[in-house]
Amino acid sequence: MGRPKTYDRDAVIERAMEAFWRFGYEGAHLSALVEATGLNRFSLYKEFEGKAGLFCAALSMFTEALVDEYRLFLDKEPKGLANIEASLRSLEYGSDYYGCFMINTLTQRDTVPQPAFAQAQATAGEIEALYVENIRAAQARGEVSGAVDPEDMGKMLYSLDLGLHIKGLAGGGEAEKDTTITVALNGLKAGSAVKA
Amino acid sequence: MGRPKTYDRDAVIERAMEAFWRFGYEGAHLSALVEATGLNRFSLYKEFEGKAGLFCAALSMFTEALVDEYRLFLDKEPKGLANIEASLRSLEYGSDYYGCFMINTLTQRDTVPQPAFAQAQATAGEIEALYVENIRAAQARGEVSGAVDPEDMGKMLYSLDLGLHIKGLAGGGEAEKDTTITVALNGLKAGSAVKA
DNA sequence: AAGGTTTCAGAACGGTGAGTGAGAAATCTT
DNA sequence: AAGATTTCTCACTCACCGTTCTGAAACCTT
Repeated sequence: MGRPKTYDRDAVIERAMEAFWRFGYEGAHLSALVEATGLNRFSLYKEFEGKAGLFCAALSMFTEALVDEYRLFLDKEPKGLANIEASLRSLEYGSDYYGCFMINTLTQRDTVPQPAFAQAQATAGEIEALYVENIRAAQARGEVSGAVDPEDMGKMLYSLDLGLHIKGLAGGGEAEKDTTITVALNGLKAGSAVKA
Repeated sequence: MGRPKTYDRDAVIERAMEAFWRFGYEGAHLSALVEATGLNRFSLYKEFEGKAGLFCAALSMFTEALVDEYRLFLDKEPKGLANIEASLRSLEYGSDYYGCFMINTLTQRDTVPQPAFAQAQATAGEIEALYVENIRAAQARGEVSGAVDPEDMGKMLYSLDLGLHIKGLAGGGEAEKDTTITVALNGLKAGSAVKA
């Protein structure tokens, strides 16, 4: 079987993810990746076929974890506005001092490997769909006005979610996030009240 | 006076801005900047003191234009919800196929020159303040519920604004933006109706 | 027209980028 | 224990990074 690997693939990807997350694709130099992962260049190429491959692996790990986290809240039965509120409130902006890795990837359209960009887009679509599902359920249960296309309302809320991540970078604190969410959801609930 | 410059400073900055916008700070290589601006390396260093200085100049030009554009809508009298709606609807996501330069800068916290990052933060704060002002006026005129802190509501709407820019990257089209804005503003108006 | 000054064009600089190669080290098989 | 196989270490390639330098060119002053 030959000499055994001295590294744990997932741990390597996780460290690489941190570096790419923080410095971006071009900004994360190979020397930094080697140091961060503890992986030698040879094995890095054998395992990931270079920097681009490592980035894709890192993004995949991130997006899978991200979707899982969203599903934790948004797949919960019964679906409805409470799920969305819980999901929004669970966001910890302190943990993305360097932004959200998915969003960062989207903003690096032409420097990041193309498959990675496509995956970031796909992930955003996936999460958005979870929002829409819950709005649809919320409408069915009369939590929000039925006058609005659930697709549109879900997209609006996901836009807000994305915006909150940027606001974190722009200097907004944790408290700000809470009031923002409250204001947004109160609007929706009020809209429903009017309708009813 | 010596040999006259063959370049227009503002035009150079604008071309550089496009390159930085699209490729990011690390991704915009000096050779690309030289080619894009048409400026020779010597003059580039004389005029901007290197890549970092050029980036800062580019971001300054961008943020000034950005704030001006927001002011065009949000400083209009009488202030109120209509200003915000007009401002939001004016956003052209087609024009930021590579995102918003300010937002992109925020997501490059550790690769971009520090003064540039600080300026991006400051600009976001400035625009947010414009939102808040208009919400305050809207409340005074009874357009939205007075029960909510205008600060909070303004911040919420600006978060939405930021989020729309990311959604543009994630694949959302122009039509999507319109419905998103409609949904969000209807929520606010409905909230006010309930209160009244 | 000559001298001074500034920009221009492009080569040169040290450093480092991503990617590769060659031999030593560590395990498995037999 | 010896051979086969795989990873590890680390020096190496080559191209290009941001930056600087050099001399020619273009303007002003006098």
